[in-house]
Amino acid sequence: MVAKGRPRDPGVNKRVTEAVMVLLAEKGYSGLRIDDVASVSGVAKTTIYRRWSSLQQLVVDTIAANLGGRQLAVTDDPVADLRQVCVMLVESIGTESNPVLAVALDLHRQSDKELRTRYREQIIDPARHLLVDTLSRVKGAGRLRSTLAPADLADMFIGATIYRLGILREPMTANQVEAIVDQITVSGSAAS
Amino acid sequence: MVAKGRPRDPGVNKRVTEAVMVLLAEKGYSGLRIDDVASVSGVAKTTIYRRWSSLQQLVVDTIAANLGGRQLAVTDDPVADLRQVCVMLVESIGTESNPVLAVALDLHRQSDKELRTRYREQIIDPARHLLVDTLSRVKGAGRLRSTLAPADLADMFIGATIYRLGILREPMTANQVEAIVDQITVSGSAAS
Amino acid sequence: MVAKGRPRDPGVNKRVTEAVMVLLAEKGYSGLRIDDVASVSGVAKTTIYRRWSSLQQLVVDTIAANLGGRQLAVTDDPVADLRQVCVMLVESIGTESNPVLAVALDLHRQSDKELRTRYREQIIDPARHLLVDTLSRVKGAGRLRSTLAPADLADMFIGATIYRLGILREPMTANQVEAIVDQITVSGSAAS
Amino acid sequence: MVAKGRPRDPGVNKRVTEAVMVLLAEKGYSGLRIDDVASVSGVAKTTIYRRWSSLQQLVVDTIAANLGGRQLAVTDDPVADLRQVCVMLVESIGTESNPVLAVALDLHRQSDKELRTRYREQIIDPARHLLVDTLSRVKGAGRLRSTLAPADLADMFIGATIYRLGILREPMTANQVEAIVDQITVSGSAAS
DNA sequence: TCGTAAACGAGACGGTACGTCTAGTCTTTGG
DNA sequence: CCAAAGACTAGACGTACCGTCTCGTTTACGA
Repeated sequence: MVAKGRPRDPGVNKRVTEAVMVLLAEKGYSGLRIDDVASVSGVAKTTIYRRWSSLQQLVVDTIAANLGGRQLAVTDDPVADLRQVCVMLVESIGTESNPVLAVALDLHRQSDKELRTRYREQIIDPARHLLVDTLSRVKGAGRLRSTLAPADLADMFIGATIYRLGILREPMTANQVEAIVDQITVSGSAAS
Repeated sequence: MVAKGRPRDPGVNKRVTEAVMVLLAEKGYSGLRIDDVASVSGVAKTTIYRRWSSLQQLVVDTIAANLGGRQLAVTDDPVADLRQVCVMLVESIGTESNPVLAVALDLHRQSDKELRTRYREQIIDPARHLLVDTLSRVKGAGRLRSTLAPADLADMFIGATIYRLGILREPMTANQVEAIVDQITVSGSAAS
Repeated sequence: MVAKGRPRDPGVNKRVTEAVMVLLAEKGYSGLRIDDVASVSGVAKTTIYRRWSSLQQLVVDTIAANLGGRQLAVTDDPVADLRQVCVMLVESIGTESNPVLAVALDLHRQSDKELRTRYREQIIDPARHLLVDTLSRVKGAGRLRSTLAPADLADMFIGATIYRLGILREPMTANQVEAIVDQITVSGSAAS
Repeated sequence: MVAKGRPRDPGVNKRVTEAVMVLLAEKGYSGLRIDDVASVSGVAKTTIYRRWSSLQQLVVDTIAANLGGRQLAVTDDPVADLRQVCVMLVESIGTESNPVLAVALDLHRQSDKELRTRYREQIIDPARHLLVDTLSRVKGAGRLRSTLAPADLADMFIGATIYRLGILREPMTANQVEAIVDQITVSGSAAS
């Protein structure tokens, strides 16, 4: 089947998501208004709603599109990798203007299950799986001290970070990350 | 100094907070409407706004007032106490109709710093301190395996719970709680 | 220039003004509520406020739109015409349910100058000019006894009517109107 | 029977009415707020409402109390007296900050008949009767040209003034007053 | 080249809730 | 019983923002 009618302007998505990023940085997630998105992007509200079913969908997509290369180089030392992954996670959550956390927390209100699923699949799971995988590799190398499942460990780390930054509004220091990683893993390459 | 003018009707606070509790149970936090609170409580909206500067303030106060006896009996066995505290925390966060989490997550949007402070002092900190204290007692008894600070451990546990229940929307099973406690503590009374 | 965007629903003005007329007849001007207008007309309050900046603006427009054919047939006898105009004016002011007077008096409170101008141009002046013109024709026919300017005479007549009906709340009888007209004009056709 | 309890503070009435006058001058009738009256006068709202049943009652009383010596010296020349009375009436209505007219117009909205009666008896009628009496004296002196009843003439004059100043918002010039008096009366002392 | 079909821009519209304002009443303490 | 102070009721107001709708206009493709 051939596409009929005027094709979608490929520039629209770009202009809109860029406007969203700008506005998120400027006014934060709770200050984001669909009319502002429309006027800043120069794209009509109708057009926006043709592509995204709600403001939240738009934000989720925008964030997902701007996450980009979370993949890290895998080295020989899984513990070092773990350290790196943890630092990166804290950073990606911690930026004040970073809307990832705000959106995550806000979505809780939402009854729209599909939207939550989408958010989880596109934004949460990639990061979570990265951590779980890394932990598994640590375990595979016999350097995981904890007997807890990698998934549980991952949730504890991510959860602690979210709690600290999002709810307590206190920083997650490099020292703390270090201590946690040390706690979880066996230092050196001492396996037995 | 003597109080002048008509004293505030002490029944108002009670009627209003009760109405809030009822409505939260019925329709949840996102379905809470100030006009409903007014009509259900029989208190004029003006009066409500005289005492609480916003709907959120009201909810925070209501929840704080209804938390009540979170204190648990302290036994000889700090590890057993810890277990109990953890279970209770998971329950208090996990109840579907429980608005504590919803409010916590929603407050993130709010720029009102005073409100967040209030929420933290009245609702978050009591629970958090309870866990920190219990962990400290475990440590004092020489039964803490982890070398992490009790506060960090507490944040990890609470954070994991919030993350699981609030964001991943997956249950925090009794087994998982058990495993975490086991991981953190030295089993038995193998202290000396 | 081409009209852009969704055109204003022409039915809205009609539905709203009709609702206003109904409500004015039912509850009078002081009982008119914007929410009632919205619900009776089936037009959203927001939409009403998009077209009229206040309830009063709406009422002024509504009345102006419903004044309709105040023009009377012009006969050969200007004195007879004058008599007819005077009777009509008294009636149009005097009807109990007629909001013209109520609005006129209420507008006095209003500091909104533009609104008063509008009221005057759309509602007051047409009636006033009709009377002034008729008096001028009487004068032109040499049948005006009074040496006062037609405009002053008109103001005296209209003012007396408003004062009687609106402030004294006493009727303006046909006899009184008759007497006034007789006083002002030269009876018979004793012109030449 | 002896008066029981605390006697009414005689200063209250004075302080309140003075505050009303000040506020009327400052913000006009439509800007008059009962709470402002209370705070400016230093008299509690409760006390005000014990003495006046409504804000409007208070204003009516205040105005009545501040009208003062409208009585004019009666001379030998009734036409000169009439002239003087007319000028005075125009002035008393015309002052921009003068609330007499504003109140009169506002009372129209009010369904409270007793209040309207009071306003009429205390404020309107004195002025009206003064004009009617003066016109009667002119008539008694055989110098009334018009055959209209003095009451009707009075209403026309007062009505015209109100209409001009209150609704048309145009001045009533000395020339116009002069012309009207000339029209009504026989100049000189030519009686026959 | 012309018709068709969908995308797009612009703005009107419906609806829901919010927080505010203000008149008049009620409830205390104190004189 | 009066006065002061201020809490309280009741009802309306105008605003904000979302997501939908209704046009006129534009852009591609196919007949």
